[in-house]
Amino acid sequence: MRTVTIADVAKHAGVAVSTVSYVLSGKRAISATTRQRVLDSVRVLGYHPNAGARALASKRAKVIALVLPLRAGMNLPVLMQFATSVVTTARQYDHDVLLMTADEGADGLHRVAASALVDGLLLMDVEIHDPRVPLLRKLSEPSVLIGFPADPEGLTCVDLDFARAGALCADHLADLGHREIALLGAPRVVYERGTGFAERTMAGFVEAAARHGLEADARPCEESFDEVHAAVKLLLDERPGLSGLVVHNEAAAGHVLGALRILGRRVPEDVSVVAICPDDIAERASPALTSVLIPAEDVGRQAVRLLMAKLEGQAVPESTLLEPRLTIRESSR
Amino acid sequence: MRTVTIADVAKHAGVAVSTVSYVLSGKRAISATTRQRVLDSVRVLGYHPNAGARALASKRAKVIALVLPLRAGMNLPVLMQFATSVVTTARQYDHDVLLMTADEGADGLHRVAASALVDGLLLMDVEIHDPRVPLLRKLSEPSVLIGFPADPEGLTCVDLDFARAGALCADHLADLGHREIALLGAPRVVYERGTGFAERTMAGFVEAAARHGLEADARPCEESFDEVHAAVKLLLDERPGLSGLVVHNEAAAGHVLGALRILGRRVPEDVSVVAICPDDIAERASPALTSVLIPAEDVGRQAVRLLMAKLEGQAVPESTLLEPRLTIRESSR
DNA sequence: CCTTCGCGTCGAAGCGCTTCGATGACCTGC
DNA sequence: GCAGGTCATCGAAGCGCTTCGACGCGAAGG
Repeated sequence: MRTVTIADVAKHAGVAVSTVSYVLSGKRAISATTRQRVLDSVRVLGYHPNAGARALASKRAKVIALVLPLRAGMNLPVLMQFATSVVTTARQYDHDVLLMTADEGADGLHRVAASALVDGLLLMDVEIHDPRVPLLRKLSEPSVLIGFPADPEGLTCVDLDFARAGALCADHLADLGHREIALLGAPRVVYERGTGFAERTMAGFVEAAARHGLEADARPCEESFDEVHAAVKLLLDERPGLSGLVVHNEAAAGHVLGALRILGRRVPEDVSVVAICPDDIAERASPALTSVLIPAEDVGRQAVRLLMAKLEGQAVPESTLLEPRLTIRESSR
Repeated sequence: MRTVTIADVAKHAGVAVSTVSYVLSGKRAISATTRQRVLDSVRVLGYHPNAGARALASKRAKVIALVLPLRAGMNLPVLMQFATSVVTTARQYDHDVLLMTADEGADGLHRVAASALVDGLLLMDVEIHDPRVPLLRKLSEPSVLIGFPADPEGLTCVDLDFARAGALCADHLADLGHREIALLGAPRVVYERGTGFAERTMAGFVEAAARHGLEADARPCEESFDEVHAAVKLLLDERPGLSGLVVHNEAAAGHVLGALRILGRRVPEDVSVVAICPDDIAERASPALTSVLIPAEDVGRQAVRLLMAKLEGQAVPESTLLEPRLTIRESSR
């Protein structure tokens, strides 16, 4: 069974090849009757345009690259949600998604862009001093970044407003009347890498706490149970009056609750806990965690939309910050 | 800056276009001097072959589709490890990876295959009665499945040998002298979907336990802390003599330890726990979990290799089962 | 010495599609 | 009744690459 080409469709419908093309692309007016005849032939023959030929002739591959980080300290569920949302949204724009890992580096990006394999790029987990950023600036293919490099000038960046997220947590605890609070963040390595979002959360938290006149403290946090336990214990020893805890570390969130339980602190009676994490993690914990959600889906959708707009040649804002949303559950009062 | 084509390279090197092509593909003998001249020109001009043109002319896109499930009960870290390994391995074979979600269904597979966007397909999390399997049989593009449908005849399937994994856990506990053991599995919904691997683990576990003459019990397990706690408590109440527990549920593994702690059972003094999960989860727990690792990386690598072999027209085994490996840590004795 | 062979190279024919300019057919308005 | 304009359609020229057959040339064989 030879594969069906546009010529087969044209013959079957009794029209020119170009007519079929115009019916399918809608780039020229075609009479209703002809259109219908062509469409019927397409269906009958089971025609699917050849992607390579289309890309070659139109200079549009209808594929975007999605570059995911795959390193320590990453938040998998968020990453998957994000990827899913990117794929789904891209499909709505009739595009497919080429998956790349960050360790292909700038060369990899250059390769897929220069070979016209993809029309645009979506990079996740951009660092403050990201070596790929200079390349992106140079590339003729449009790109959208998730996260912010040091200088977002001339780029298009999307992210959750982590500063607001940190602030929101502090606000919530302040509203509940807590006077001494602390934040447990990502593993140290994440800060050292300069990933930005972790620092911005801390900064937002600290600043909001200061605004409310609270005693606040923010520190990195590793992810093993024993290290979490030690960190929580240390914190509690150092700050006996502590009654509010923010956890910005999805892997550690469950362990924090376990540690508090062991240390004889009831949640929320003795300590209120707020997490910055996906909803499913928060709901699965006991007690269910009050949390600020990382809207991975929104970020993905928004990023694809921006990229599509750029592909159409539209101007888009350099920076898009998504509002965090606090969901109150059982772990805070 | 116009994009560099093969014609530019040919002109720069003073040879015919076809010669450049042959240098790059190695499909015909080219003298060392000419080859070097061409290669130099390629480098100087920064030439990258146009993917669409190449695909059109050679009928090879050098892209494979990776279809990931994105549903409840899935094991994210394993999935990511798997995806990473697929991308990395594919790159070694000079292929890229198109990411698809399972909810595009059979139509989506048909679309990417028929449009020659991809040369082959990799499907993860195949179910016992998977609606996509009939299509795969029909498709001229080769495919490799992760997991086993009811009838793997004529397909190529790869997976961890979950029955052996279950058995390995039972063997280990039997060797340690435990007489009453139980397995806590995936959430009920996973069994209802007929995903296969969960059932096979249980079957392997039960059978091995029987072989050792042990009292054994295997049941599904939800993922929230409270449900895990309840399940563990119920199990302990029903089976006071229980001293060995296998957890085949990555999200629940940590919660099981927490529940045992609350219920006053020491691990491993009172109860030995063995998990079937990725190493990082096992290591992060307290006490570190003895575990059977899901070799996501191996599975991914192996799957890509098989697919590449099929693309070359080589015959490959219908079924490839990967040996599970038990790592003894602190949670069993 | 002439034929035969193989090696290295070239030219040209597509691969299946999009797009541009051209061509009728038909309508409009003066 | 005819210039001027639309509208729908067609034909052909590429897009950048691979691949097939052909060709020239020096080496080997008779």
